Amino acid sequence: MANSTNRHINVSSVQSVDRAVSVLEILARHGAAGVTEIAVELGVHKSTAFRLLDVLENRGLVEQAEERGKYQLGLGIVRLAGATAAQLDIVQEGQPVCERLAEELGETVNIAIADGDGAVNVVQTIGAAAITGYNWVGRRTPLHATSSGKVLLAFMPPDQRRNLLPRRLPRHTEHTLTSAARLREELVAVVERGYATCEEELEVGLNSVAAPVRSFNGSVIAALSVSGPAFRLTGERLPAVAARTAEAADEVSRRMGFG
Amino acid sequence: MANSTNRHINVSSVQSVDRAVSVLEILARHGAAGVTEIAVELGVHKSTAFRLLDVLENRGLVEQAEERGKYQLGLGIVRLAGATAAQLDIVQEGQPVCERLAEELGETVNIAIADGDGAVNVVQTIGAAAITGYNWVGRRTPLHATSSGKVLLAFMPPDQRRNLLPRRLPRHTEHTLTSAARLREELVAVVERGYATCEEELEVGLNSVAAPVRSFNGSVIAALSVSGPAFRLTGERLPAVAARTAEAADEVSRRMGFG
DNA sequence: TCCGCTGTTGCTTAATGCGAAACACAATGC
DNA sequence: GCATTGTGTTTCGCATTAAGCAACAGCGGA
Repeated sequence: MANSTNRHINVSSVQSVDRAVSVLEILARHGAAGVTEIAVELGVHKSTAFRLLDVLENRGLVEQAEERGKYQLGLGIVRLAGATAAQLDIVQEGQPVCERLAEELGETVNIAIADGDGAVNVVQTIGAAAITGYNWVGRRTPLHATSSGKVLLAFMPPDQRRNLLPRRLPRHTEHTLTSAARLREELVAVVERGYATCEEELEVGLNSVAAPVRSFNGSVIAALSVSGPAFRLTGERLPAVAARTAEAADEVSRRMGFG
Repeated sequence: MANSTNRHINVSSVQSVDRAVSVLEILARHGAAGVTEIAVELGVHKSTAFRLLDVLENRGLVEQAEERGKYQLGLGIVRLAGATAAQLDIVQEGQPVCERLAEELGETVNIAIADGDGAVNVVQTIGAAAITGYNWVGRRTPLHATSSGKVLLAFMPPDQRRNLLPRRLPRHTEHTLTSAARLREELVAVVERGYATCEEELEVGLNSVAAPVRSFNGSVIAALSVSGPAFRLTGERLPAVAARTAEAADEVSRRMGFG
């Protein structure tokens, strides 16, 4: 090793590459930086930093900014990320988390995404305690009468939400919120709390809780929900279950690159 | 050099890093790959490929897939891209292209993005021939009565578009398309041709052409438009101008990571 | 059980990538 | 005007480093 200071136990074998990645991270943090600046931060010689930047530039991961001698992250990174995002599927990332939660709670866990004026379940795992094994995957549910839907509505851009909510909302049970104004009030609370609940508003005897799943850019892309029979998933149990639901949703968000 | 075959003139100095980038690109192409597969494609020994993957994995740029022994691009890439995207501003990338086009055509060139039920101009350069130096930047324009707006509508997800188009559209001049049905027909043509036109539909005596700007993932994120007085930017000149407009828009798209 | 296939890990060697110093080019100060 | 100090860039010789080999370890299927 060149200099004495071997910071944190260096497990990685290929130092060159390791440093190159550091260069990328430095650029990500600083936005743009010069050779010398990077060399100092890496603790290596200018020439070393330069060579690294040179390779990264030739490969398009880094490019020179307007100002001569300033480097910044390049399009190559974006292109790579495009390929990553494709396989960074909510289904793939969410499935294992849902399974764990379903096992822990014994209830059914779903992940739903917004699709026009409805929500579509794209992941479902059925907990051990679930009586009926009804398959909700692919099923469209109304946004105003489900906990997932409320989450999606609550974190939606206002413009978009406005277009999705007619003044009177279709009734499904006698608990369904049918007034847009009334629903809007609840959505404010949903953002506040970080989760939504639904008590027999879609089907009699069916309760649920949902929390938002975020993408790497912070936008809410899905809702993770736990649902079960009202007699077991009682109103008073909901807050406690909501906490676990939110944790799971955060875990999926992390896997999607958020935070 | 290890083996005799030094493929293409290797300018890059740090081979390790160069190969590491190749690994990333291979993973981007294949989606997921094993050590051996990558080693073969790189033309190096298994152990070499493994060590490269090891570093990249430790730094989060690569992660192991479900199936043991399969590697894929990781969240680190997405995080880096997030930092890139921040500075990958449409304004920054679009400005120089617009300036060139404005100089070439002598007309005013704008880039607009969708914002709810309107379009907002975020870049503007005024051509030499432009009489009036009116500033449109930040100004909101109706989607149905501008060429930019038509482009944005035309390439928008159908659900979203439906919510933005009431049956009757506000009239601005006697050429304004006020029927949603009629507009929809035109939008089909816009997608077909790859550009939209607008002849005195917003203001009398003002014509324009617009083409879509795409982001790295292919989605249309903005519209680049050329506008000028009807007596100079005549209806018959529009197709020719449209071609140049589309080229410029493509150039911006490329800068945003598309293609 | 064996074989073939993975990915993983020491070890040895020389190729590689490193650091020092020299160079080129700009911008600043005197 | 020139010198000075700051960039980024290039060259070159030395020894660190990373490649290749080969043996090991898991796994799955024949």
